[in-house]
Amino acid sequence: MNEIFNKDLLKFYLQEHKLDNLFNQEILQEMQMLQLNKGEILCRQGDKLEQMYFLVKGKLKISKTLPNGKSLLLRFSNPLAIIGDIEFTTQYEIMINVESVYESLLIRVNFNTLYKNFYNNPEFLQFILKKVSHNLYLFSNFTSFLLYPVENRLASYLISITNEENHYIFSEEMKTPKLTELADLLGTSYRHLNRVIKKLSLESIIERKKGVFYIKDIQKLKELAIGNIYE
Amino acid sequence: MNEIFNKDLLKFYLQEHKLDNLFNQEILQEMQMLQLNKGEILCRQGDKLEQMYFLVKGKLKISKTLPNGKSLLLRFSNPLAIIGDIEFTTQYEIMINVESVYESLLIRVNFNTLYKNFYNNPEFLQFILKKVSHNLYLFSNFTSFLLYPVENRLASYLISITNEENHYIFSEEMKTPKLTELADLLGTSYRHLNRVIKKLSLESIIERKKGVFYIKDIQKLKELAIGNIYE
DNA sequence: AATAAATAATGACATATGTCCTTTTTTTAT
DNA sequence: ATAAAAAAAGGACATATGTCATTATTTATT
Repeated sequence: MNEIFNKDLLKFYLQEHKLDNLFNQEILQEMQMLQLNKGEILCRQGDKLEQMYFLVKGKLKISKTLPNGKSLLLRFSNPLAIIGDIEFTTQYEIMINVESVYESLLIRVNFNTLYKNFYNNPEFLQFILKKVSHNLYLFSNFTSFLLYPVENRLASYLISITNEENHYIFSEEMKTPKLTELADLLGTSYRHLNRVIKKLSLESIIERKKGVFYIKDIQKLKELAIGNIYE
Repeated sequence: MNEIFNKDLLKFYLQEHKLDNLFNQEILQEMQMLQLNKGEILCRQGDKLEQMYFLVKGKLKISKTLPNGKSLLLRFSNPLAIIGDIEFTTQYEIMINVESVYESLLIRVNFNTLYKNFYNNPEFLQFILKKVSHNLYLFSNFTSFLLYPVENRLASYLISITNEENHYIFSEEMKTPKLTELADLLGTSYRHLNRVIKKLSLESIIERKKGVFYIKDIQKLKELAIGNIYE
């Protein structure tokens, strides 16, 4: 985790995500810009967080460690995501693991600075509240999602990563985060995911070819997804 | 859902839950006190909520309807729970079903009134933020919980409803909300729950006797719960 | 190109859980 | 107390999914 000493870049990203309205000039001096490399860990479940992080570029993988040691991937976060909102509000230990999927840029600021300067600022509180609420909303969908068989969850996942214009071919999303990772995301094992992929292939719904996936029958896939979209 | 026209009672409950610090006298005129009977529905998933509700007495059952028509019980809410915080913040449709377990009392206030009078009030925003954050925290635990076999989830449930002093006998919690309801809560079927109860009985961990449950081996039960407590 | 090494897919079997139907137990009515 | 009705528990079978070992495929090395 490298700090990047470039206040102009920091300002640029604050503006890009319209955070400059929220924060004043003084606090800008209290902020740091950080770079996370691929696979680097930002924080681990159980840590005591003292800073809030704003993801301004890149992608974070949010997972949860289960008592049996396994980890369940909860979601991917894109800018502008916040890490530490819950912990800032409640002072609970952090309940998720956060890892950078590829290179990411984050802006960091101390809880204490925020308490001092913004805990009575309605705009700031509204902003955080919206973020937390949206997260809760996502969680709620995610939870019920877990009760469906993997076949349905996979269908939902495939549909949500397929873009509308060109929905017959996509490779990037299925190649880079390997199938093991997808299995985690879906809360199942690699073995079983493979089994389900095979089944969908036999039913001519998808086709697998050297890490590239083709969706042959988006209609059937949508039926399998039971209106449940993964995002 | 009956309205109770008794401002003194309303004031009493506001005080009891320390809401009188939060709200001023004028808004008190805008609040209504409601009574829900056992089994009455407060709101359904997909409704457009226009009011915020504060549960001041009783118990609410919070569930989610899945696309296949089944419903998953998410949790029970006790005072002081808030219904409508997310919807107030995000204007999303409500994503849960709320039903009164037995007679409950709620205080209702219009979103518009709150927007007008409290959306710039830091104390109010902090209060809501804490509630939402805590909910998110609970949800996060709940989610990973769903990945365990019913045996573990049941063990966790039993432990969390058993009080420490007298943990060998309890009946109320297992009699009144019937086992079918518990099965829902755990996200399984009545049939399977019964199967698991039988198994634990055979292993002399619990004992079932006419709707009354005895915990015979709390130690083993705790091992089964894998440190995962349901609350 | 042939072989070794690494990666991915599959087979075999066990467990967890759902559905539906039957049996057992409890409650109610006579 | 006995029969009928209602409620609870259990049996049988099918599906979903996990684990571990084996086989097939791909990639790297010589």
